[in-house]
Amino acid sequence: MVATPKTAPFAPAEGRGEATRLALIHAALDLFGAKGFEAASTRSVAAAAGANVASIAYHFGGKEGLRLACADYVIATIRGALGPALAAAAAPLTPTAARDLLARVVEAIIGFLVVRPEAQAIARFVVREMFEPTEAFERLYAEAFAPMHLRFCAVWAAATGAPADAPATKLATLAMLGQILYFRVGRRVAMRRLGWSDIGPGEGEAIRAILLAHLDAALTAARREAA
Amino acid sequence: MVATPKTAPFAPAEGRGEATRLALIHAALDLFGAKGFEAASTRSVAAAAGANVASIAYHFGGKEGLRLACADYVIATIRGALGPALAAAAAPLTPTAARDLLARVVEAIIGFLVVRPEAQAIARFVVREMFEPTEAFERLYAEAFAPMHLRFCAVWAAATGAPADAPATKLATLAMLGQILYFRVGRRVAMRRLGWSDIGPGEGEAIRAILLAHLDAALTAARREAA
DNA sequence: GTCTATAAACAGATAGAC
DNA sequence: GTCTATCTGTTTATAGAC
Repeated sequence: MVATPKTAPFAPAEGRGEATRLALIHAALDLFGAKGFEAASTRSVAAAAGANVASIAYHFGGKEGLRLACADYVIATIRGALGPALAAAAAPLTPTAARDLLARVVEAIIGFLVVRPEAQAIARFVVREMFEPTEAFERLYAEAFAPMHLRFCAVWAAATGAPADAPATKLATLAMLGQILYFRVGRRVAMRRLGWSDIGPGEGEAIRAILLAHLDAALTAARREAA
Repeated sequence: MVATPKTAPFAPAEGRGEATRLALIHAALDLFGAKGFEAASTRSVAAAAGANVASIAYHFGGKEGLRLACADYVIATIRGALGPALAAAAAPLTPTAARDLLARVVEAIIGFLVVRPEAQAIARFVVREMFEPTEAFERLYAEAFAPMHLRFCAVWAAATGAPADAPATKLATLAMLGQILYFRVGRRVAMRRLGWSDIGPGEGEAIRAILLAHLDAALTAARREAA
């Protein structure tokens, strides 16, 4: 008979170890984002995950390995949230269909990044990695930001008639993304100025309405420019 | 005869002490922004400023005092850079004059925040304070962000005919600011996607052109909405 | 796989010489 | 006003019991 006496009795094949691993990543994403990578101690991460300090060295080789695991988790999450909406970008599009698709992509980004509370930890982690670039940022750029923005530009080009790799196209799309991102990164200022205590579905709808109007206005301007 | 034997012979009345104080603030703004407040050691700040570790306790009472001094410095810098352009917002404006003034304010923000290299340290410090809000953020909001945005909204209202304190006005102006801020906060991604190695006057001009076009497009949309 | 105990380095604050 | 030296607590990493 083959038994597994060294693992807990109720743990499935990849059960307890994997659960600890995930709990550590979630806790790390939250604490690295909130306090900064170096300021968040491995002890506080382990405590928040309900695990032991030594488990970080065991699962990730050390604190730096945990940071990379967080980056991979972020990449997978972003792809999961935005991949479906951007998948349609591969096929050729009519200007009208491209415009509709852009609106759906913007809505998907707002729905994920601005409204969902879990996105806070991700956004803070990403911004911090941008300020102090490490290998984690390289992965984020190569596997998430660059391919996503490339496809966003392709759809923008189909909607406006401008070339997808023209500087003006890249700048316009980045500016559009900046409008959305602000409501996550600068959320504290925005909420105070608006008298909001939280950004729920209702507030998300108000943001969505403004940003879709701005998208439409920017597209019209870009279309006129490209003609 | 009154001599000052305890100070260096070449130091003017408020000379050396004040110079050390300023050097510490500059170094702290840079290091707090780059590595995070808690990750940047007082030793590294003192070394970067060419001063001694103990000088931080002497001038600011401790590390936390240095953080507040940084916040005050940032407030003064922002007011110095944007105050002149926003001063004209106090007087009543025709729609056309308001539109011109908004363009000038946007240009002033780009000129300061996006193009000037010193703005990097300020932006990183501010974003970090937003993530982990402390007394420093309270000061930044109350003395810089809130009054500046209030005036920006007033000009926006004059340009579009919408009420200055309407949620739509606040959201539209915040989104517009987000577009600009992205080219500082997300600069690393933007530069790579554009193949830029730096954002100098030429690149600043390209950003300016896109953002002014988006401002114009958003204003037209808001004007139509308010009518 | 999880835990305790410990090692070696480093943090911020401060006392006191100059 | 600046500096050296030191105190006290905390950090990450790791060795080894279970």
